[in-house]
Amino acid sequence: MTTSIVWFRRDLRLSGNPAWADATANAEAVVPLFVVDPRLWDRASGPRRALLAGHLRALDRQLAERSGRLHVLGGDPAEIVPALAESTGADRVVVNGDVTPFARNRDREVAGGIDLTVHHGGLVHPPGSVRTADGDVYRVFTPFHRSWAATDPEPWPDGEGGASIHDDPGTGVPDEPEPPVVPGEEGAELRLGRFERHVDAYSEERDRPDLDVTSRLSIDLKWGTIGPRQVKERIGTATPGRAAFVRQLAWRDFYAHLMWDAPETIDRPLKPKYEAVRWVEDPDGLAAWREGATGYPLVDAGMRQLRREGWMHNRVRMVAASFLVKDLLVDWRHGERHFRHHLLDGDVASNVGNWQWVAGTGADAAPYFRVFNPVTQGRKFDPDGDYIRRWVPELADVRSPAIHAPWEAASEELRGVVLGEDYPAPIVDHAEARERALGAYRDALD
DNA sequence: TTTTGAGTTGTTCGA
DNA sequence: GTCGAACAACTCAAA
Repeated sequence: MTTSIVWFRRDLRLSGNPAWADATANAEAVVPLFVVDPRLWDRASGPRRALLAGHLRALDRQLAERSGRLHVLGGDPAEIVPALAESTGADRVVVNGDVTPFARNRDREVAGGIDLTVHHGGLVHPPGSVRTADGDVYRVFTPFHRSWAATDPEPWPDGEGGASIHDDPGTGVPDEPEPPVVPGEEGAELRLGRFERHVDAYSEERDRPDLDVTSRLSIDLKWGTIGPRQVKERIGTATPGRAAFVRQLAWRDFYAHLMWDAPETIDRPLKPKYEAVRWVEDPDGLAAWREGATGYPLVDAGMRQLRREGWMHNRVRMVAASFLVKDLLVDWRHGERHFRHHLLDGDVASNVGNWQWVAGTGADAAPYFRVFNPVTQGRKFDPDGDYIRRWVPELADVRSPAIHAPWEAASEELRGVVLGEDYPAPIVDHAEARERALGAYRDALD
């Protein structure tokens, strides 16, 4: 009897999962496995753990409907996976790969002990497959996107074969509080269904954090409770809103391709000349940023939403990231780490790529002189101040536009809010901070 | 082979 | 109030 292990990592679904399809079609028996790796688990935020545990329980329930169970084992995969293969008589392990240096090292170690097949169900196109005419990795998004959209998806195993599924509950799913969002494929379907009501207006509304009309599918794509090909198929490109949304999926692939080709960019600027930027050591500024106490309401609203919800609207991510890097001149790696830790959708390749974009150090980066003005951004994209009001209740009675720059407001507009007591005074002057940042970047490039 | 045009997300300044 | 220019430098593809 042939037996395969399907080792789930961040592909916590059965449908549209090439590793699952491959194993169930080509072996007589399948052992579904998740390894709780302390190197990841011990560092994860509470909400991230709760979400992962919820996903695992959901996956286990799906497997139970097929008369099997998810084996959940804690420890080092390089020991656990070959040992489980030995004890179950499995001769093959099937997975979906990931592009981070950590994941690639881990998989290399495991592959030393057993036959490992790697699919790429977490991306539309496998990493490294979309290349320029010269065979180079794309460093500009638009040509990447053109090529990405024109490439036929590589065929991969689909559906579910008839293999029997091992029934051994192992050590069980870690006991965690209720997950912060509805977990599992069911949760992904719920979010996709909800988003389908907004997708046609996506081009017009996507930048409005006050409207809450984005998909939040980044969380599902991170954990693989839905795959990007499934999302792409469902949404299609029939309207400008749909095309704009599918284009966002290409960004995930773009940054994954980049990390695959240049893994060192996980903590090094893609453009080496930016190594010379002299970042500022500013523990107080960094702490104020993390806590949402910078005195800039849009930044603070976003940073508080991140801590409370494990999520932040994309427009606000850019503004908050720009504030740390440009206004405080703090090294982007500090911000990247904080986001990655708290975001339920925290994906290394996308997070690093986007932080490098903001910092101007990355591929197709924002020019360094493009500095977001947190007040202008607030007035433009949160016109009534509703988003700020939701997350910064101290300012709940302040009307727009005063709410976007309370330090400029007349005292009667502040409705009794005392700056520096009820809500922080701005920790930097944006105009001065902007000049300082431009100077620091110019110095680095000289 | 060389040249040329275009390229996610912005702001400020001066006319 | 609106508009265009300036703010760099490089990648990619088409001509």
